[in-house]
Amino acid sequence: MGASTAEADNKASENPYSDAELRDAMELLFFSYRDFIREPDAILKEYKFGRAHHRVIHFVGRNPNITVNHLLSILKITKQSLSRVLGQLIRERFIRQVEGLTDRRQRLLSLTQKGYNLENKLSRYQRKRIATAFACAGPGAVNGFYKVLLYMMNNPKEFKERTKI
Amino acid sequence: MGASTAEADNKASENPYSDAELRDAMELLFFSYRDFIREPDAILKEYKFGRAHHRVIHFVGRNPNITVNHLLSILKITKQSLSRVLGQLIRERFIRQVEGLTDRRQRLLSLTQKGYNLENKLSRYQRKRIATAFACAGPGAVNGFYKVLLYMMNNPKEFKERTKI
DNA sequence: CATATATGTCAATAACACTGACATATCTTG
DNA sequence: CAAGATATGTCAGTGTTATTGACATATATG
Repeated sequence: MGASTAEADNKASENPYSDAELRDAMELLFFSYRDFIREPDAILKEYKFGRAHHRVIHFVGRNPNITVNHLLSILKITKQSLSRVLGQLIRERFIRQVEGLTDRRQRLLSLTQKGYNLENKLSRYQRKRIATAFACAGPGAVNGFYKVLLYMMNNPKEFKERTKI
Repeated sequence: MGASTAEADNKASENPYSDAELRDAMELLFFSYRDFIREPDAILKEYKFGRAHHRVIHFVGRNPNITVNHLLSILKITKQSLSRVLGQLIRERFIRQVEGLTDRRQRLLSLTQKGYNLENKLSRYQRKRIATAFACAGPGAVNGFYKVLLYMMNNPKEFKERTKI
């Protein structure tokens, strides 16, 4: 056996992609994601925030008046984890809460102007990075990028219909 | 201003992709990466390991006899951070160290059979996920996926030439 | 009214990362 | 060979993000 161990469950006759090729793709995801989050992480440090704050700011920014529950379902973390991060962002006035109109138990979350400014600052490098990659790779490649990553999601509708709260 | 704040530095005339589209891509990366790491994370928990252990096992598996320094440069973490994780993996015999042949200061890292088995188990779901996504998306899309993610890296050669230690 | 839901909070724990300092062995170079 | 650089390891302290479990409050719904 030896080297064959790692390739144990992929027979070339059944699958067009070898395990080595699939591991290539795994690495590419790791490398690109690692580089993708470097710049915002550095900015967040100045605010004594972390990546979790960025994620909250992003999704609240894109879904104004999002409920806490919906935010939890997107991030897939526990409410205790969210609580600390969200609490900080609210206390420091990056995010505001308003009582739900139809359901007064809800605390609808939105970015303040200060929050929008930070979101813009944080995502600037990432948008630039993606814009450059898209421009270099060309429209066909962008299409393939979307297609593959969508198929990689457990529930692609979560992306496609994510604005429908 | 108001809504325009978030779109402040992207004039459609200069760039074919709007900020909203670029933020879509950001989210897609987040969602696909989030789902991509779920299954191995669950397996790792049984071993009382974390994602960091997986990363080490993966890169040692793909680069037999890798040096500690090279591993650090791939992961871009501090040696103190690596130390804890690597120490556990060596103590529990998932990874073995051998003295460098030409440079006896080096501790060359390789997976043991036990390590290979765990790597295989951990990556099975991820390989399956990628294989399925590739098959559904088609070869052209796979090409685009590679192209865009490579352009997103700070140093694409790190991926292309990563086997050359 | 009873129950479910939305949110919040307290406490303990763990994984993962950091900085800074220092130690040892070995290689390289003047 | 002596001096400095390099490869690795380790100790101590700190911080962020996440977990589980338990419990509390307000509101909605049947």
